[in-house]
Formats: sequence, C-alpha cells, structure tokens
Amino acid sequence: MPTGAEEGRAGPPAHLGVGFLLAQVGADSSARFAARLAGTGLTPPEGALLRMVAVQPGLNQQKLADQMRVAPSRVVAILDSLESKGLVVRRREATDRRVYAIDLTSAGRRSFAELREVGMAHEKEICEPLDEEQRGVLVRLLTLLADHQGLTPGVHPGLGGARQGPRP
Amino acid sequence: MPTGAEEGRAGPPAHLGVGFLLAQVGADSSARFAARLAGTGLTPPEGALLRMVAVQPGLNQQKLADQMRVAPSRVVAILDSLESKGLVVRRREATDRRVYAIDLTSAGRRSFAELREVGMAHEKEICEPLDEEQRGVLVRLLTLLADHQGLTPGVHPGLGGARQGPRP
DNA sequence: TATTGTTATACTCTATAACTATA
DNA sequence: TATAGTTATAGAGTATAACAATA
Repeated sequence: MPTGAEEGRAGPPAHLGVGFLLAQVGADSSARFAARLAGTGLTPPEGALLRMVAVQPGLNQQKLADQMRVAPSRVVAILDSLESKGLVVRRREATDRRVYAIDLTSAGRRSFAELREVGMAHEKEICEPLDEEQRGVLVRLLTLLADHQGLTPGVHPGLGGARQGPRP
Repeated sequence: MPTGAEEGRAGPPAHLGVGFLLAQVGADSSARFAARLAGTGLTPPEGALLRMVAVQPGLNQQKLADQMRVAPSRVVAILDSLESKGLVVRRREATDRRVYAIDLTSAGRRSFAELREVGMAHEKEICEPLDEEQRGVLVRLLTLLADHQGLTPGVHPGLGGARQGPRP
C-alpha cells in the first residue's frame, strides 16, 4: 500500500515532498485566483488592499502598509490605481492634515462584493475534488503549518501569484 | 470546539478559505526553501534546472525547456549561470552540431547532493508540526488537488518564491 | 526635529522576437 | 526552408531612498 510519497526511480521526476507540493499547489491556486480576479479589472494587490479597506474602513496609509506587510510607497501606488478607478477615496484628517483616512466609495463596495463572489467561486473550484470532511481536515492541517511558521492570518507575503511576465 | 475556519467578525481579517490558505502556506514554503538554497549559492530556477539535469542527463536545451514549461531563452540564461559556476557542461552533439547535450560536472554532482540535503532539511522544517499520519494525509489531499488541476508532478510554474525585490 | 505621504530611481525577473549557425 | 540555440529588447513588479508638507 502507498505510504504517500515514493521517490528515486530515474526518468521524469515525481513530486518532492510536502514542501514542494505545497509550493506547487499554492502557486496554482494564486494563479487561478488572479485569473478570475482579472475579470473584475482588479490585480491581486488591488484586491488585497480593497478588502483591507472594506474590512477596516478609515485606516490611514501607514496602518494599511503595516497590515499588508508592504512598504508605504507600495500602498501609495496601489491606492492611486484604486482611486483612479473610483473605488476608494482619500479623506484628509481634520486633526492632523498629514494623514489620509481611506474608505470605499459605493463603486468600491460593489467591487468588494464582486471580489467576494470571485473568492467563493475560486474556493469552489479548488475544493471540488474534496468532500466536506476532507476539506475540514485540509484546513486544519494547513492551519497547523501556518501557525507553526508564525504566518499572520489573512496576510499573503508576496501577493500576486499570476504575474508570469509581460503580455504581448 | 473549533471546526477549522470561522469568518465574519469585523476587525483584522482571518484566513479566507482553502484557496487562500494554500497560497499563503505555499508561498511561505517557497520562500523558506529559497532562503536555504541561497546558502548553497543557487537560485531556485538554478536548483530546478540542476535537478532536471541530474535526473535526466544528456537532454538538450529544448527538451529541458519543455519539461520546465519555460521559454528556451530562459534555459539559456540559467544554463549560462550554472556553466559559469562550473556545475554543468554543454557538450556539442556530433551527429547534429546545432544541439547541445547538457550534463553535470563532478562539482555539479556535489552541488546536487547539497540540493537534496537542503530539500530534506526544508521538508523536515515544514512537516515539523505534523506526525507521520498527518503528513501522509496531507500529501494525499494535496495530490488530489494537484491531479484535479492537471498539475505536472515535479514541475512548479513560476519557480522562484524568494525574489522579493532588489538588495541594498 | 519627527512623521505622513509622495516621487524618483534602480534592480530583478522573465517573456517575445529578431538573429546566427547549422541542417 | 526549418530547427537549436542565442542575443536584444521590453515590460511588470517592487523595494529603497530622497523629498515635501505638516506637525
């Protein structure tokens, strides 16, 4: 009976253990999500930031940068893009005019609703080959790994996933 | 008792489902592997190609490009780097002088041995919070997902994982 | 002087296309 | 004319550092 992972025969390589399998399946999941997201006109970083603003409205850019584990200048760029699409607004704080509070516009809220639908469709696609029990087991095991590595829930270092290169 | 993934309370976001968890843990696994690999003087693409050559010696560059799902020009660049480090050799085919067969040097074989040690250490680190049975279950579930998405065993689209930006 | 946000710059990674040499 | 490999070019993505406005 199979114990899970044999190795060593010559010829085309098989998979290389849990670490590799995680990287491979994870990258694929990211790429598929990014592809779906592209249909809404958002890039993965924009989606991540939009969600951040949706869940925690009114934060300033530094707080957002901290939570996304990203340089403040990165937040500026993503926010510029979201603002140019009319999805977020920068509102200058009256008490400290250096600070901008970030909020969704109504178009931003509609976009966030789309984002959640995309997320649900993606989840359905990924989990299709698993029954309910297997899905639960997988979440528990992955959560064990995530906790052990000290990963922050909901934060994805190196968001992106689909950037494969320039387009013709 | 926790069922694995609650959602919905305001404030800092929790994780977002299997798809996100996979992407997050997978990216972390890639980054950790790349960090270990850096100690051997190899980048992840170099490691991947070195392994390819180790497992299937004598292939030409087009075959390698096919198997790695990468443009031929990419193979040229990675091979240039590996060759300059003395880890592989291009041997011109006598029958068709357009073709080069690629093989490891003895230094390349030593480097491949290091690569496997790095892989084993990485595997140990990733799997640390799991017992043997959990590890087997995880491999089976991930393999189900990989097969369902048609992923090629041992091939990682968008290898890299650690490239986070330029260095000072 | 310290802090928030912004701009400028630089660098990595990688794909596409044009090119060279062999066939 | 077609194919293996190479070089040239271009573009996405992102970090660091210098800078401006406000405190």
